[in-house]
Formats: sequence, structure tokens, C-alpha cells
Amino acid sequence: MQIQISPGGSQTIYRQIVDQIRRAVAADKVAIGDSVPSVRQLAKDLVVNPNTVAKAYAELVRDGVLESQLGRGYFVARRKNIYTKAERLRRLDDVLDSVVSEALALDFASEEVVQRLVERMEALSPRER
Amino acid sequence: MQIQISPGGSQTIYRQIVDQIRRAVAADKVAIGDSVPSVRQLAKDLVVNPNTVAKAYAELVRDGVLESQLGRGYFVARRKNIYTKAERLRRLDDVLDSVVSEALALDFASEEVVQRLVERMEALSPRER
Amino acid sequence: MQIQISPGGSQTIYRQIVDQIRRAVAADKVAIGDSVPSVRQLAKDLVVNPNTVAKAYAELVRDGVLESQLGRGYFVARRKNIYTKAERLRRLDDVLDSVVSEALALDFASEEVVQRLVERMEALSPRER
Amino acid sequence: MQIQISPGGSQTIYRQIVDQIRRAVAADKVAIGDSVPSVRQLAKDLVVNPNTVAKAYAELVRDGVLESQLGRGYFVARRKNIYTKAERLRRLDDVLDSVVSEALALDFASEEVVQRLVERMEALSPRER
DNA sequence: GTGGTCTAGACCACT
DNA sequence: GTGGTCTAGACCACC
Repeated sequence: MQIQISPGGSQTIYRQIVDQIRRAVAADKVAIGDSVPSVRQLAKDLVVNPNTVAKAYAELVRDGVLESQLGRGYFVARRKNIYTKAERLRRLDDVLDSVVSEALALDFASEEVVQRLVERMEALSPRER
Repeated sequence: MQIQISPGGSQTIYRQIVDQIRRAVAADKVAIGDSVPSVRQLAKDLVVNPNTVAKAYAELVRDGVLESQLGRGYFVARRKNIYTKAERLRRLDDVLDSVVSEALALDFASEEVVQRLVERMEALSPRER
Repeated sequence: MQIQISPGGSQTIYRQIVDQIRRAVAADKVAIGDSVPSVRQLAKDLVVNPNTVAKAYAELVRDGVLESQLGRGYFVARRKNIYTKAERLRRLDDVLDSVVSEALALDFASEEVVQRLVERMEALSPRER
Repeated sequence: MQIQISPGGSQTIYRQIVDQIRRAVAADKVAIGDSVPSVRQLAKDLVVNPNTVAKAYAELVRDGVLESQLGRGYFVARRKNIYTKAERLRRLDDVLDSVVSEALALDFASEEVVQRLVERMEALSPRER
């Protein structure tokens, strides 16, 4: 379970941690029940504050990706949908709108955007869906 | 040139202004050379701080969407690309990655995401490209 | 919008804040769109750390009770269900199980527990459901 | 006397042990005077730390469910109330309040909550009360 | 002024 | 050792 952050990036540190773990789980690079690095260990490795890691892990627990076992650590949870269809669409639309805005700002044609998205999605979905 | 903001939204106010003007320009609802509302007028209409509008206009000038004519106001600029291909792709990839992460988090299939994106892009591109 | 905490209680501070706001919203003591005290103001009033209040508000945003407007404050959101039926039941069962355990531990008869629960639920549901 | 723990659950391990023994006793699956597994044996069976089992047994002794006979083991005690009526109600109300909060958060109707509680209580009370 | 993020460090419960 | 909570204080973006 390798995690890397780029402190200079536009994304916040805890966001980068969340995303990477989500992708690792989605790509089956870690199995259900596997442990992820302890809060303190990861904080030490990334040279960030433990609270930052804890915040990232807390979000992953909230979204059902990880489970916490007090005193033992965090583990990859069995995948389950916890949000209603409407809520899931609402959240998806939020980020899609930012894509549309950015595409307009950069004068990309729709086809370019879609094609680029397809490329980036396929790149990390080796598991069966 | 009608602009509306929804204070309850997750997006920031100045971001909403920027996006709407970009969309209006992209959809050819305003022509090159047309004026946009003055900073003070729009601020009064939207009941927001003039600084907020000024910030939005400044970003649009920076990105080449508007031009300021000192003392006269802001006008829609002739479309020109100011970023290199590489920079444009880098910026597009940034938002696309956030889509991929959210799609994974919500367990959407790639096809659903792509289709939804197409819908939202077509909705606001009545002009020929 | 009055909030009070008892620092000596068994519940954590941020939990008490979350619960009281949830109840105020559920009991229609605050209307949709109303603002809640700012993070810093409430922290000062309760003599707790602003981070503690921020954590409470963050949970309420996650659960769709509040909405945050950057730079303006937190506001009561329109009520919407964001969790699936299964997830809602799962969460309800979690707390119900703790009741069952405690009732067993204290040798309460089922009827007593149920009656007591009914009392406490009715006490704070003045709104139509 | 079968005890099973689910490491993935939200509840702490020693809490699960305490609850299960309490339920077994309440449901008359073990009789007064019966022995429960030794600390070391149960720890080995569950693959947990003996301290964890010891802590669970200690709580059960404190609450009058078990009795320890030095050098012989732990045994089911004759049921006796150790808390005053007021204290019992106070403890019950604590957990009931958490139910009320969660029910509000999830927008459950009172009747649903009560019905669900009744179901879960009846499920494990085969003995006459 | 507001919220959002991050750091540093403390104390507690649990394994 | 682990996570959970809380404090104190910093810097930033936004209004």
C-alpha cells in the first residue's frame, strides 16, 4: 500500500490521501479486510500531521470504504452503496459541472473531453464491474 | 445578459459568475464586442459585494474572455487561446481526475459517467463548434 | 438558536453540539435557510475550541442537515434523504442494539423500554411528519 | 456457551463479549451457577488478547452478572439489581437519547423506530419475565 | 468578518 | 502499539 502526495499540488493533502486509497481499493490493489497503514505510520511516512491522515481516513469510513477497529487500525470494508440514487447523481453532477466549466474555459470540444475522460477512467479499472 | 446566483449552492459566488459568463460567451448568447453589466450594476442586481464581481471579471480578463476598457466597462473579447496545448490538457486532467475519484467513490460505471457528462455538455452548447 | 453543553457528561462535546442542532432542526425551531451561529462565535460562547465546533458542523453538512457558504457561514439545508433504506436501517439498528444491551444489563422489561422511548420521542416532535 | 465476535463491526471487542454473555444469561441459555469459559480459553478461541476477555468479565462481575471464584473461574451469578431505580433510568435514558437523535437524523417516524425496537428486543427474550 | 486546511501536542480508551 | 477527542494557534480563500 504505497501512498504519495505532492505537497505543492492544487489539491489538499487529505484529499490526495482519500483519492489514492479510493483508487487502490477500486482497482483491487488492496483486498477486502486488508489493513491500511496506521494513522501515525502514514503520517510519519508522508511527513504530515497525524490529524491530516485521520481526517482522510474518517472520510473514507463515512463513505463506507474503510472500517475502523479501535486499537487495531483501519481495514478495507466490503463495498456497499450507502447513498440514495438521487444523492449519488447529485454528487456526480457537482464534479461533472466543474468539468463542463473548465472545458468551456479552455475551449475544448465535447468530444475531446469525453475521450480524455474515457482514457483516464479505463486506465484504473482493471477489476470486473 | 442575465446572471443568476444561488447562494445555497456549494460553489462560491464569484465562481458562479465566472462560469455563467463563460457559458453565455461559449453559447454565443453574447457577441464579440458586447458589453457585460458594470461591476457596480451587477453587484447591486445580485446583492453581493462589488469586490466579488470585480474578482470574477478579473479572472475572465486573465483568461481572455473579457477585455476591460478603462472608464467604459468590460466587453466580450475575440476568442483566443492563451494557454499551450500542454497546459490546457493539464488543467483539464485535473478536473477529470476529480470526476474519476468521485465516480469510484459512488460506484458508478464508466458508461454512466460518460453518458451523464455528454448530457450536461450538450445541454449548453447550442452553437456550432 | 441556543446551544448548551455539559462538559462533564458522558457524551463528547462535538456529539452534543450535533445532537442539539439536529433536534432544533427536526423540531422546526429553526427554519430552512436560517443561519446557525458561526464556528468562532459558538466556540466562544461554549468556551470550546473552534475545531470542535467545526467538526460538529462538518458532520451535519455530511448528513445534509446544514450547508456551508464559504465566507458567509452555515445555514439550515432543505431536508433530504441521502442514505439508502438499507443504510438508514443499519444505522438505526446500531443504536437500537445498544439500547437492547443496556436494557438487558439493567434488567428492564421490554415494555418499560418501549414506553420510555415513546415518551422521549414525542417530547420533541412538534412538527408534522 | 458459544461466543462469536465480528472484528469488522463498529463495536469494540470487549463490548461484544460483554453483550453476548449478558444476552445469554438474560435468555436463560446458561443457568445460575454455570461456569463461563476461562479467560485464557476464551481468548484463545476468539484469538484476542486475554486482557480483552478479562476486561469484559470484570465488567460483568461489577454489574453482578458473573461471580469470580478465585482459582476456579467465573460463574453466572444469581440476578440482583445493584443500581437504584433513578440510576437505572438515567442509564437507560442515555442510550434512548442516542436513538432519538439518530432517528431524527435519518428521518424515521416514531412508529418505525418503536416497531423496530420491539422486534429486536423480542428476538432475544425467549424466557418469561 | 466567514469557513477550510494544517500543524503540534495532549489525554483517553482499547488491544 | 492503535484510534478518538480536544486544545491552541497558524495561514489561506472568500465575502
